[in-house]
This record gives sequence, C-alpha cells and structure tokens, in this order.
Amino acid sequence: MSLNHVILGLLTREPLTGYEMKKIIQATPFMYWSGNNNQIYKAFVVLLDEGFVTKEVQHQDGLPSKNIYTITNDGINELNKWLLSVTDVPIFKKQFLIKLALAYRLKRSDLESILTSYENVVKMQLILSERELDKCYFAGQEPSDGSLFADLIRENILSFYSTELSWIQKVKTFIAGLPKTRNITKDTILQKENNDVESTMNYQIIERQGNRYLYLTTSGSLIQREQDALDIISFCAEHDTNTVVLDGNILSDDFVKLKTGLAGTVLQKLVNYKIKVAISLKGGQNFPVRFQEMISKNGFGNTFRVFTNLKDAVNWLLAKKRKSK
Amino acid sequence: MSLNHVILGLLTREPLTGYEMKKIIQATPFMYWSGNNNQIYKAFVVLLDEGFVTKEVQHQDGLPSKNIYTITNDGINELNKWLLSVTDVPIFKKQFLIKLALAYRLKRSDLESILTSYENVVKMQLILSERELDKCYFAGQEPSDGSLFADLIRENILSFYSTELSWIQKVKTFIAGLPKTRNITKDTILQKENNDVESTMNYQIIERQGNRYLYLTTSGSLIQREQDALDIISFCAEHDTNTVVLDGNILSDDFVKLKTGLAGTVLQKLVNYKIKVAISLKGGQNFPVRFQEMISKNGFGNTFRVFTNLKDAVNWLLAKKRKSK
DNA sequence: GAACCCATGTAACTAGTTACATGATTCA
DNA sequence: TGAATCATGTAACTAGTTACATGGGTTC
Repeated sequence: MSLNHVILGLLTREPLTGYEMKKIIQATPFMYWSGNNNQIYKAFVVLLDEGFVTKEVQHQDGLPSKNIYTITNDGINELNKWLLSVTDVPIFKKQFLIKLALAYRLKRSDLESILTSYENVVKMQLILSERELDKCYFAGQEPSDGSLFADLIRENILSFYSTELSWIQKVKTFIAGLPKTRNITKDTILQKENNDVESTMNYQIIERQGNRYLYLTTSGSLIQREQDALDIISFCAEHDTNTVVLDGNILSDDFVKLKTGLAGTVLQKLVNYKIKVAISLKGGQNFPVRFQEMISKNGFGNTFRVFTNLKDAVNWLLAKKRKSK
Repeated sequence: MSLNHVILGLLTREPLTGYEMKKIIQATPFMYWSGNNNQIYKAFVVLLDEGFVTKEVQHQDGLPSKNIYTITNDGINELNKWLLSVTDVPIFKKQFLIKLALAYRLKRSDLESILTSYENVVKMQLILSERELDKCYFAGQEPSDGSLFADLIRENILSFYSTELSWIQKVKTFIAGLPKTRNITKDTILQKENNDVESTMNYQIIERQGNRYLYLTTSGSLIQREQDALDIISFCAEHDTNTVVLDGNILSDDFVKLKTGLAGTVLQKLVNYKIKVAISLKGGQNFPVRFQEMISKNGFGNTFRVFTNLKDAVNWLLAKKRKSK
C-alpha cells in the first residue's frame, strides 16, 4: 500500500495534520483512495512508529487540539526509495467493457441506450475531474516547485476521459451499422417492466409551451446515493432536455441533512452538467433552514431552486430556459 | 459487486463450471478480478440461492465431479436489468501520477530514470494485454455473436496504454527542459546506498567482445514476485541491453516450483519484452526436471536457457545476440 | 516419485469503505 | 435549538487476495 508513502510525500511540502491530509486526498482526483479517517489516522501511527514522522500536539482554545506531523530524514529517505522504485502498472476498471462483451444478445435500441447513458457518465466525469483539478492542492497557480508537473498530470487525466469519449463515438457508428434486431433467441427479449424496477425513480416527460421537462416523482425510492444524480442526468440526456422538476418527497432524509454531504455532491453533479432543477414541495413539507441556505450560498441560485408548489416551479424552470428545443 | 452479473453474462453463451469460469476471468484482461476461487465459488452459492442459475452435478471417472451451472430465465432478467442500468464511471489507478506530483524535489537524472522505468512497464503491459486479448475467451476468430464487440474492446484497452506511452514522451521532453539540479534543499539529496537496499537485486554490467550484458547475482534477495521481472526489464532498459545472466541462486524455491505459476509469469514477461536470459547454475545446484522441461516446451528455447556454468551461459547469450550495440 | 492437471472448496488475511462517537465552537 | 465545522479516533463491514486442503489421474 503506497498510501503511507503518499503521506510522506505530502509532508515534504509542509507539516500537516491528519485532518488536512484527509481533505487533500479527498479533493485530489488522481489519489485513488476515499481519504477516510480510518486509514489516514492509522497510517500516522505506523509512520510514527517507524520514525518517518514526528508528531507535535498543538492545543487550541475551543477547537480540538491537533497533531501536526513533520517528516524526518528517515522519512525522506523512505520516500525517495519509494519514488525511485519500480512504479506499478497503471490499471483501469471499465465496467462498460465487460457489459459490452456480455451484451451481444441485446437489441440495437438497448445497445444505443446504454451507450448514450455511458457517454453521459463519462462526459460528466470529465467535467468533474476538470473542476477538481483546478481547485486541488496540486493546482499550479504560480509555477512553484510543488506544482511542477500539474499541467502534465492534468493532461493525463483529462485525456483518459477524452479518449474514452472518442472511442464511444466509434462504438456508436458500429452499433448504428447493426441490424435492428439480430438473431437472438426468444428468451432474451427484454421485459420492459423489469427495467422500470431497475431505474427506481418514476419519471414523466412533460411538454408545455413547446418546452420539455422531466418530472420525477416518488415510487417508493428516494434520492439517496450519488448514483441517483447520474440516473437523472441519463434520463435528461435520453429525452433531450436539461430541466427537471423534483417532487419534494423524492429527497431522502439523508439528502437534506447536509452533514452527509449527499446534497452537495448530487447538486454539484447536476450543476456541472448544466441541468436546471426545481423542487416542488407539497403543502406542509419543509426542509431544514440550513438546507435552503446552502442552496443559495453555493451559487446554485440560477440552476436550482425550491418552490412550495408545482406551478411556480415549472414557471421558473421554463422562464429561465434559454435554449428551448 | 458486479462479478455475479458477469458470471450470469458468461453463462448466456454456454453452461460452465466454476473452474472454467475462473479460467476465463483470469485470462480476460478487462475483467478486473483476480478470478480467485473464493469469490467465484461463493458467487455461485448466492446465484443458486436467488434462483438465477441451476446446478447439475456431473460425475466423472477418475477426475473430480464437476458442478455445471446453467442460467435460468430469472437469471437472464437479472442480467438484462444490470446491462441496462447505469454503468459505473470508468476509473484508473496510476501510481505514477501520484509519484510525479510528489517528485518535484528529485534531480533531473532521477526523474528521467523513474520515467524510463515506467515507460518500460507500460510497454510491457501493452504487449502483454495484446497477447491476452488474442487468446482470451472473447477473442473474435469468427465473427460470431459472442465476440461481436471484440475488436472495439481490444482497441479500447490498447489505446489506454498507447495514450499513456505518448503522454510519457511529453513528460520526457518536459523533464529534458528542466535544469540539471534545481533548488532542492540539502536534505533531499539521494543517498545511493538506500536505492540499493530498495532494488534488492545485485547487478553488474559486463562488457565482452563489445557486447554488454547484465549479470544478476544474489544479495540475499531472490526472484519471488512478478515485480522482479519488471525490475530486471528496467535494469536492462537503463543499461541499454537485452541480455541477462541470472545466477542460479537468485531463483527462489517458489520460482522453480511450477505450481505457483511464478516462473511462467516471470519468464513470459521477459520473453514478451524480448530479453534473453541465461541461467548459470553453480556446481551441484539442480532444478526439478519439470522446470527444465517447461522451459523448452513453452517456446522459450531461443530466449531462455539453463547452463551449468557461467562461461557456457555467456557464450550462448552473446552468440545468439543479433543486434550488438 | 516429483510435480503437474482437474475441480471443488475453505481460512486467513489485506485494503478499503461507511458509519459512528466525541466535544467544543460557530452560526442562524 | 439544530446543524455545521474542526479534529481525532474506532467499529463493523465489504471486496478482494493469497494460500492451503483434498484427491485421483497423467506425465516424465
């Protein structure tokens, strides 16, 4: 596990606390750990034990006291050894390749739909990575030593998604060349009701004033995972719209509790993909004040708003729409 | 975990046993599991439990009886649901990007050496993947349904490594533009003896008849991991040679025991990278007969041979050399 | 007879994740 | 009062890996 070495590496720039380290790792897209407490705090125990770092406890009034770690000479040697050692083979995990290998029985329209959905996912990830790179610890504002290779790293990451996107185009033309239904055995025909079970959210496309929007209502399932944001975006792409009305009931408790971070992540994804969202609350339904606050604070102002009735929500959404198609 | 769905997917082509499944997953480069027994056999228990597969026990004389699994209609529905559901974001893990972000203190020559080493690793992986793709279960010999997308998948995988290689070239020119030593603080200067501890193998470059070869001897550490093959290849690349003499003592017990598969993997890597290896045994040292057998069987004949003394080894190596540089 | 192949399965472990616990302060 | 932030840490879990156990048959 090279996480320990990464920690040492970060400490060569400046002494850091576990908490800061965690934030950095979480915000850096090419550090492929979740940056969870468990690993980081445990890592520091080990590093201390091996004498690669020293710990200085700094008491703070009011705030919890923090442990500031500094790298030692032994630590620097260990880091150098790691840097010069043979680098692991780069690996990727593309679920899509596996699906493609196994999807030979599907009919063309299904192939097209999973491909488009995948395209959206990749596009979004590209935008997301771009953002994260801009504001991450290694972003090279000034060409200081610490961010020497920032541009090269940026290019590497973005080209991963770009080449994926151009490959997707190739797959598209290939699929377009296939006959509509191929010689598939009878038991492989898709049952539409099953799909609806999978995509757990109920959605309708509504046309008004020549504008189209997606209306998401509850069907027992709520927005409770990051993945749901991707689903919404896929739906939008499929139906060629970028406006969504969410029934207030579709937001889970976890969602409105800001501390889970779910709302932030999901909304960020929607905003990044330029999807406008209006939430329509049913009578009596209320969100925590802080939730509404956060919405206005985070600059979602013109892409995300909460209304107490469906009518207002739709009016705002369609009024705001620039490109109606 | 989508492994269960992958298993269902494979079963749509034909009923399979756990053992066959394992082999397929192991041999398919884009299936990112090790294909270990534990997971696969357990997966079948779950799939049976959920009614997605049926099991048929086939007794065999002499050989252990096998459990042949067949997919059910429920299983096909489940598979279809998965295929049509939102695909995971493709991810990559590139240790090298992390190293680069943390390597700003290194001097140019060190940067160059880790870059070259990484380049070799990627090159090798490219060759390896190409091979694996050719002989994997999804290889499209005849354009049957089952391997419909084989070419597209192949292209995707190979372009991952190719783009990495061309990126490496960019990094190379960038590094070449850096001053030889930059303003690094005194405590960051590398201590050569530490590197030697890291690269656990002792190696010398020997010149004879205008030819150069790498001589690897024991320094307490043996060839016992796949990684060691990569190390050897890195050494070769660094010193611009493709011939190696291995002291027999450097091969670990695990290596010569064929059942670990270590020898096969390591040698395959060496062969793939066109490195010729001669092993020189010390007096009295002996390898299991099967080991020598395997060497000749697997077509290593002209790139890999065992000798009972150093002189023969070197003679064969240098005689065989085509391009001497 | 050593060590491989087929075929099933389990034990023990590593890496990594999510979720919880604490507790003072800030903020509305 | 409720909930967020800073900061540390632990518990419980999932996913995945390596290694072992079994045992007849084959191959040299």
